[in-house]
Amino acid sequence: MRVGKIARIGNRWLHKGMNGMTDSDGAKFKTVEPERRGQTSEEVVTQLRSMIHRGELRSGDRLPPERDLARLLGVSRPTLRAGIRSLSAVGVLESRQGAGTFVVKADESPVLDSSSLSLMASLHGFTSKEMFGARRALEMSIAGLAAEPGDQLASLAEEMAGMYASLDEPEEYLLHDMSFHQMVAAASGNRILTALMNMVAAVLLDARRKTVRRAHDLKESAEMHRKIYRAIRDRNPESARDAMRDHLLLAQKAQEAEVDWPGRGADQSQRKGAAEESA
Amino acid sequence: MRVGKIARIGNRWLHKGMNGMTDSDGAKFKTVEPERRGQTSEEVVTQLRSMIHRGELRSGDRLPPERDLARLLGVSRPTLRAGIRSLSAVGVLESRQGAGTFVVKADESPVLDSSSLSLMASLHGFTSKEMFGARRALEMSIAGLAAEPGDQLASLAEEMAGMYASLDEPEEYLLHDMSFHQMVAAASGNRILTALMNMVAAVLLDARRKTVRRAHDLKESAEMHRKIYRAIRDRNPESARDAMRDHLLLAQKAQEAEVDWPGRGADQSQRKGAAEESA
DNA sequence: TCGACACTTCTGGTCATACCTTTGACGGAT
DNA sequence: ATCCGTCAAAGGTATGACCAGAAGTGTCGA
Repeated sequence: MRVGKIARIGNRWLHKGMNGMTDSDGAKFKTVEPERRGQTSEEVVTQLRSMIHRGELRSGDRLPPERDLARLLGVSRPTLRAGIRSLSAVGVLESRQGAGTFVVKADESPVLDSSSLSLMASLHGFTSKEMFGARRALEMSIAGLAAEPGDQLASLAEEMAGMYASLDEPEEYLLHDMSFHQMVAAASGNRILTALMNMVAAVLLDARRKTVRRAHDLKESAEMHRKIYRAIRDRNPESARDAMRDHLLLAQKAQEAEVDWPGRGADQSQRKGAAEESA
Repeated sequence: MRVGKIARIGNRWLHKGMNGMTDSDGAKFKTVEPERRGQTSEEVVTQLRSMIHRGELRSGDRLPPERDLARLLGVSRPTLRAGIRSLSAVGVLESRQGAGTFVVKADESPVLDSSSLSLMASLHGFTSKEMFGARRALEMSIAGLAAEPGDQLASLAEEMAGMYASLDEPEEYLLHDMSFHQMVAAASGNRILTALMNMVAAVLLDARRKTVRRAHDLKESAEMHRKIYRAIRDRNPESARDAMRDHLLLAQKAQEAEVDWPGRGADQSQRKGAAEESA
């Protein structure tokens, strides 16, 4: 029936319209008192953060326009923008020019910004061993959880098929590879571990791209993934952990052999153009 | 006076001479290209991030004054400040009024901001089970690593003593408790896992405070810590993991019994004092 | 009547400028 | 030699204006 469709669309609009707060419910936003303990912009951050924790700001909500919100909070627009900027940097808010500022939507898997981890790696001189070690610890736990009774295996099997189908296309293989690990993480049922894994994996991703490009052992890699899949399918946590460990140890070995790690020389993050030195 | 885009771009180079900056500084910072389609402030972030990855900005370094740096990068001061703000929010830079802006120093254990995780918890409705599950996974791995041959046990033993000495002072016991886990993490030799653990633990800390306050089983808790310590001392990873798991499962049980989790009602992080009941 | 296009208006992004507050070092007074 | 006041430097905040992208609105033509 078209009732359903109309209702859904209407809901979206209603949602947007109602939560896009007009001046009428400005009572929600309390002006920051000139307590002046810390910096005013930090007080703005605290305000917004509290509103999120209290549930007054929900996923997908739109904040009032900056000019209005600044007036409501009793601060200037630059100060408000400083606060918004802070929360945007950690992935909680998102500003779009012309559209507004929104609380990041939550329907997708939560994402923790990995750039800070990447920067920490450079600043503290994190070793490849530590980075892979962290990933191994996370993914072994995840694999173990995924093997416990519960969820869907269909998407896992699907990615498996995709991997075998792209054994001669490293770039595409890598996509299925990543998806596979994402699916395992999703099957673990723990979104926090998933987010942390993504954080670490993102830092390692770029180097991995180079490794997989001239990889000759994709077959072997696919076999190991299948071993993981089977262990999960058979609900054998211990076996899943072992398989994941073996897989990641091999991946680490392959990567360390090819990449001149702890490379301070290259920007390891945010290299979007995957085809840079391939041509 | 309003002359449009071309004149504005020209302004960047034609304006005034670079007086006051040393040559070394001038060579380091390159102006951002105006042809970038992304946001200018993001370009600033990218610039600074690359300089850190390349090692041109090191831990503890001080950035040039905002007014000078803005000129060097060819952007306005507010735009530069937006970029600095982003990197400050993720814990990479730190600005002190009157002193300057510094790259965060690295001698101490790296810290990943936990406020984003805390906010994600509220936004996505993370359950207590997931949060504790993540911590358990992290700390079990850490305990296993710490039990492998290697490091110092002195500080661990020290914290053990402190715990037993403060069995009747919950607040102080908690401090030793936290220190103990930090020491175990340090002994694991993996600073990334340590940072991730701290992230999760920080979110759980506040609720834990309330739990430990009226705790009657501190003795039991201390015993479990000793079990962990012994396993690490005896270089028995499997035993260390088990002991850590048991300890955290008990802690979870105690905490879930007392705290009305997944409470959207309370601000779980950073409650320094003033924000809430200002009435 | 209906759809494509242009216009108006919001909204965030950037810029310039001015002033305040804090910091820290320099220099004079004790 | 020590202490303390002064002052320049540096970040923090405020104001106001304009730029650029997005969304909604209205008009015109098929």
